Amino acid sequence: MLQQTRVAAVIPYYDRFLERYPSYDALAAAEEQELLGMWAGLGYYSRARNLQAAAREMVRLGGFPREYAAIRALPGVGEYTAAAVASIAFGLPHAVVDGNVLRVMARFGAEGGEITAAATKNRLREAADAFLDAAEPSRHNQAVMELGATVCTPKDPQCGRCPIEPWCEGRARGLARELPVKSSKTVIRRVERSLLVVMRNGHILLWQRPPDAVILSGFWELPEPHQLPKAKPGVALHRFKHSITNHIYQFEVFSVAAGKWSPPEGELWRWVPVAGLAEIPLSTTARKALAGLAQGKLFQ
DNA sequence: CATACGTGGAT
DNA sequence: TATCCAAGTAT
Repeated sequence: MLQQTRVAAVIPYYDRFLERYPSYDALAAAEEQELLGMWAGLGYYSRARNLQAAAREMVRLGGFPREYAAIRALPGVGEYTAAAVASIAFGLPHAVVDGNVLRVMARFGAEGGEITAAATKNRLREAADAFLDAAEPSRHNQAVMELGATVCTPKDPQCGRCPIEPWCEGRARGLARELPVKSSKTVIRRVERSLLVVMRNGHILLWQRPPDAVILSGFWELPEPHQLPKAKPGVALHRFKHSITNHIYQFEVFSVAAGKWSPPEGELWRWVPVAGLAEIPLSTTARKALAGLAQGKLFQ
């Protein structure tokens, strides 16, 4: 859950998740729709499927793997997570390299290469390995990450409060604030989109993203106009903004009268009772669109 | 190996 | 409002 996600955002999800799936047996047996529902809103949904796949692997293995290579081989576990689990759970001497560590080591060694370049990352990885206190890898790793999160912060680093400031090459050269060097920013695209709210007898028309969808597979969505060419958009209900990686979507939500046209047939389309919306994994866009209507006339 | 993947909080 | 980026991974 913590992969690219702030601790504060994770905590409520973590608590609910552990309550519902207290063991890897429970997680391994979970229904996919329920699992996605537990993860809905947290983002990076492949993590949920990978975590379940890992749980099923543990069922097969008969327990949690205790060696770095076996941990690293679990689905969704990369170098960072493998090192974090190996060091924190099992005391194995592997240095974690997350965003915090990259920044701390870049400043500590006055690394001037672009942070996204593989060669730079490799140098910083080596620096992190050399820096590791192999006698206490758990405390060391957490300490370096915490240093990055609280003192050696991206902007306005608090060098005066830093316990390793006397040995910091970036500080000595007055570069701490400029490091790490980041590459050119990615282009953000703005896109206008529409969502349709089609109601019939207390049910709302939704479609489900197919299993092979690149994004949000398995989640339920409101239809867009091109999916319902016969439908005539009616009242514009409201607008909201939603960003997904390098896109900023401006959504406008329209109500549509269910009338003489028919919605597409098939597994992917369903009339969902409004009262049952909580039981399926709704995409965040659908959730935002419907939340904006909650006080409106639609559901009264 | 550059890029896509989600979302929201901080600045 | 715009930008950054978070206890990264898979492809």
